[in-house]
Amino acid sequence: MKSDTNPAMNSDTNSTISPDTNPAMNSATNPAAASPPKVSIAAVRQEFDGLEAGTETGQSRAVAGRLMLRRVQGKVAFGTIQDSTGRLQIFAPAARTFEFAKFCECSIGDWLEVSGEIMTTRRGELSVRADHWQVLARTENPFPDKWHGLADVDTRYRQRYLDLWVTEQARETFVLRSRLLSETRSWLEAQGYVEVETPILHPIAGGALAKPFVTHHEALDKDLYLRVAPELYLKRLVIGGMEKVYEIGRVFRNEGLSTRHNPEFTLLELYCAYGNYETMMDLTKELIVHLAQSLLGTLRLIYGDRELSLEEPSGVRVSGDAGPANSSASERASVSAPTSTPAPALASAPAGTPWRRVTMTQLLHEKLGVEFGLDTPLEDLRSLCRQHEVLVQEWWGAGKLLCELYEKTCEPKIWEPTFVVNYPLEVSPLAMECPEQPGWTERFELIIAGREVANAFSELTDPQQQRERFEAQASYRQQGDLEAMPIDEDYLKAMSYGMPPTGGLGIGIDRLAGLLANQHAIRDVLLFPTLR
RNA sequence: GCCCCUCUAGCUCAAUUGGCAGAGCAACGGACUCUUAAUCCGCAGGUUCUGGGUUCGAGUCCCAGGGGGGGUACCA
Repeated sequence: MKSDTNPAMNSDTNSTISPDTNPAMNSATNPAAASPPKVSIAAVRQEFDGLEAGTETGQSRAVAGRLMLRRVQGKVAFGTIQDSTGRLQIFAPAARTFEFAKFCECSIGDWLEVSGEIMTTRRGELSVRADHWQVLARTENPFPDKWHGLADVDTRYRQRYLDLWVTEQARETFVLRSRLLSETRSWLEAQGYVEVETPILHPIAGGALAKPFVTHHEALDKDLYLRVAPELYLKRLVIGGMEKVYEIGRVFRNEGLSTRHNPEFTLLELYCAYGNYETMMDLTKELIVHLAQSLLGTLRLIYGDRELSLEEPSGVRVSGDAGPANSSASERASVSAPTSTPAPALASAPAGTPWRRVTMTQLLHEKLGVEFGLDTPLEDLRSLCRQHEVLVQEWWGAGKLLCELYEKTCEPKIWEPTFVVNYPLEVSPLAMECPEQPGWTERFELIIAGREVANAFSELTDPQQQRERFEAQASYRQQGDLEAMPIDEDYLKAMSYGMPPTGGLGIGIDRLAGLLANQHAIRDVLLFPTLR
C-alpha cells in the first residue's frame, strides 16, 4: 500500500546526468557515441509511456545505473538497468550492439551507461536498445541473490549500500524520511521558526533524564558529554530573544539497544516564546497531520496490520487536500500576548485539536479502577508497581511511581493519537508546575500506537524554582539515579536575566518516520544503525 | 544484564531414528534472435561457526566459546 502512496520513486523526472561530472562516459571506448540526452529512467518512462508493442521511436536516450538482471539468448540479450528513479529493460541485439560479446559478460551489479533508441519489444516491454554502452564501474563481489535479495538482516544493515539496491522498501523508507525532514523544516519556517545548531559536546549533560556518553578534550584536559538533549541551549536562545527557535539533530543516550532504541537518534526540539503546553499540543497535531497529508496523501495510516487514523474521532473532517494545512496553525502559533488564562487541561478540546486529551491519573483510574493522587500512600503505589512488574527504586516518590505505573500499564495500550497531560513534577524537572495542582506539571506526551512520539511542556521560567528542581535531582543522583540531571549553574544564570513564558516541544523523528513509513524497528529508519 | 531461537557451498535452503554432504540461484564451459527470476546441457563448488566430549560412526546428541535474530529490563 505504501508503495502506491509514496511518490518518491517517480519524483525525479527532470534530473539529468551531467557529462561534465562523468568524464569516463566520453572515453574512447565508445567511438561512435552520438551523445543522446542523458536522462533518468523515470524520465524515459514518463516520456515514452503507453507505446504499443513493437514500436521503434527513432529517439535515442542514454541512461546509467546498475545492471540488476541479465538474460543472454544467443544473438540477443536482455538486461535490467536500475537507477535511483526506477528500472528499465535493456534490449541488446547482436547485430546492433557495440561489442555484443563483452556486453553479455557484464556482471549483475556492474554500473553501466547504455544509450540507444527507445523502443518496445514484441512483448511490449519499454526498453533502451544497447546501441552503445560502457562500464562505469565493475563489482568485484557477487551481488545479492536476484530472487531472495538480502535475507540476512545483519547484512542489510552492515552493507546498506547493497540493501538500498535490492530492498525497495528500504529505498522508499529513506526517501520518505528525507522528505519528512524537509517538510518539517519548511512548515516550521513558514511559521517563523528559526533553525539553529547548538553544541553537541556539553560540559554538563542536561535537558533530559538519561545516561550520557563521556568523552575527553585533551587540550582542555576536561571531560565532555555528548548531548542527551539540546533543550537547555535552545532555552538560552529564547532568553536571548529568538522567540521561535528549533533544532533537528542527533542526540546520544548511553542506554540499551532495542527495536525502539538506538544510542544515537534524531530529535526535533522547538521553543515558542509566549506559548505554553496548550499551544504545543495544537502545533504538534498540526505538524503531524500536515506531514501525513503531504507525504502520504492520507490521514488513514496502516501500522503493522492495523488501521491507524490521525483524523479526529468525532468525525469532523480535516481538509482532505494536501495543500498548505498551516493557516490556522500559524494564527495560533503567533500568539503575541502572554497567555494569561490557559484553559484547564481537561476542558473540551478547542476546535482544531480533536485528538483525545486525558490526564495520566485519569488513564490510571480507567486502567486499574483506583483513584490515584500524589497523596496515595507510597506503600500502596510500590506494591501496585511490583504487581505490574515495575522494578521499584527506594528513592522514588509518588510522582515517579505513578509515572512508572502509567508507562507500564497504560501507555502501550494507547492506539489512536492521545495527548496524555499533567505529569508529576518529580519526573519533570524543567516543566512549569500547574498553578492549581501542586506536584503536577503542565506537560504532555503524545502517544500514537503505544509509542511516545512527542513530549512537551510549559517551560519552567523561574530561576529560583529551577534551582530547587536541580537540587532535588542532585539528591536523586546521590541516591544512585544515574539519569538524574546535574545542576547547571550556567543555565540558571541565563534564566536569572528573565525568561519569557515559553512552550517547548520534542519529537522523536525516527519514531515519527517509522510511524509514517510503517516500520516498527528503529534500525529500519536509520541508514546505519548501531550494531553489536 | 537475563531468557529463547539460530548458524550447512558466494547467496537462499535441504539432509528421515545418529549411518556416503544435497538442490536452486550465482560463478565457469556450451546451445539458443523477443526474454521478464529466460530455458536447456555440462562442470565445479564444503574446516556443516570454533574447540572439546559421547559413539563403531556426529551436520544431527552433550559441554564451552563466538556471530546473528527475537523477547525482556533501563530508556525515547
